[in-house]
Amino acid sequence: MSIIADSSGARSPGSFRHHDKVSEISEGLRRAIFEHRLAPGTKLSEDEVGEVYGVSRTLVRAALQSLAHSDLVSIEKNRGAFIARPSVREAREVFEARALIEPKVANMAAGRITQENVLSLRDHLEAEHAANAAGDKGAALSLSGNFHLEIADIADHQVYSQFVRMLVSRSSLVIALYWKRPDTTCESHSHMALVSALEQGDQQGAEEIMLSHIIDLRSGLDLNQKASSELSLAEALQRGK
Amino acid sequence: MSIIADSSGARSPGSFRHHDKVSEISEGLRRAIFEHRLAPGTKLSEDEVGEVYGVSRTLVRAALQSLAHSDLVSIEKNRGAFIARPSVREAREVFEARALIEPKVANMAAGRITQENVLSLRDHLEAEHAANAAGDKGAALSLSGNFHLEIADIADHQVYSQFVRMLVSRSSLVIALYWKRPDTTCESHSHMALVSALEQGDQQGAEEIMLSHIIDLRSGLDLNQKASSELSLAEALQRGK
DNA sequence: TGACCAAAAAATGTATACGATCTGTCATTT
DNA sequence: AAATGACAGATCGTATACATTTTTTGGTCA
Repeated sequence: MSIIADSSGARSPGSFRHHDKVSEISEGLRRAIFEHRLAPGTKLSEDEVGEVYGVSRTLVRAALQSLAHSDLVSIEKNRGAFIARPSVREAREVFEARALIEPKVANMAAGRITQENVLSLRDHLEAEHAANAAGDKGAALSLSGNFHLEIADIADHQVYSQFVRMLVSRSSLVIALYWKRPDTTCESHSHMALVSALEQGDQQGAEEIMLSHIIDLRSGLDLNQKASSELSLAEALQRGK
Repeated sequence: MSIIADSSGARSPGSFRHHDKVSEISEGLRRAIFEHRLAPGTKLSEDEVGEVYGVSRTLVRAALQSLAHSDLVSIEKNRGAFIARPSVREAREVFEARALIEPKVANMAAGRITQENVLSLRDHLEAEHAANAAGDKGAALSLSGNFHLEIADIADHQVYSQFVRMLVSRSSLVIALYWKRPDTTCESHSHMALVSALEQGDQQGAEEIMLSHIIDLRSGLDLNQKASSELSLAEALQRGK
């Protein structure tokens, strides 16, 4: 399962060092989910994951429980852990919550953004553009999500930051399941507009752009499927060992 | 430490059965925190907790990690788990988030509340009143928090419900640390007004009442303390073994 | 008496062992 | 041939054992 273990050589210099093994595992899995290298419903065997990271089941279990708490994986008693498969209803709820919280966060971010932050965001946009140009879907998705997290960090509000982190993570799963046009990349047009508003300190504008961006994202989903179970079955068969 | 193990005989009939030992532990601890039987900063030794619940450290550890993820306890590497001690900043953030989310939740709840729900809420109010009258501070606090959770459940929105649960839990710690007048009970006046608005399906009204209630709650806190560390020391000495 | 260092005690970090539960297969029965 | 039941393999749930780190203790020296 080399899908899970990311090469992890391509990090920004001086990047975060994981002194903690279990967060190393959970972050690795989280990244894999972000980049759609792990599909919803995939089974995460404790032994298997443990072998990949060279640790015992104890630590893997802790990491899985952590992810379960963010609803990224679901743990079924005596059956094991699986990448979560958000229901249509949960998908709706996630985007509804994002539409409430993230505009507020963007507003706050516009109020305290620094020039350094702007540069960082512009770098981010450039990376997004490059990933899209290169057709690297996984990287593009991951960057797109991280863009929202970066704004939350700029807002400098730990609680909102935590919420946004949870919502963006789950959105990644929702997109994997319900995105309408598999080829279409999430256009980063509104991201650019957002950075402009932020840079000018236009709180109201940033808030509005973020709201319409979230609504836009949501409109790219097909949440009218009747039986998620049908898809579930098909998916399950497709990926059956 | 009989403080932790609640008698748990006084549950409503047909109440929730914990098939899961670790959630039994974490819920027990959570309740103890809710009712201020466990003060912020208290150390939660794995052995000690395990002995109380008659399980090994493995399960205790899982429960503590679960609570840590909700920021109810903080785990320090190689030092152990402690009941969290929210900073002034976090206290502000928690109530800011509540002021954003809970009014929205109240609005939704007003839109789909049933007669059964209303009766349940009224029961709740009565219990609150009784606890206040009896001077049972712990029960009153716990009930007051659960009132908000019950409204979130009525709104029937899992994501918001989860957020409210986290915020209310943390609020309990914030109140333990920063409440201005230790004797004053959180008056349940606004709770009554809230139930009335909900019952009438007055979404706008419920939303507004909830917002002012949250603001009111926040105004009962003293968040101007300079050094939380000073209080920390005092508290530590007071409770020092 | 007070500060400092060493050794012991206690608590946590991690791995492993064993029992319980689930899943799938295969033989047996109708 | 289909269905049922039992057995085997795999996986998870929990406890325990050992390693590592922290904290305390106790004694020595200034």
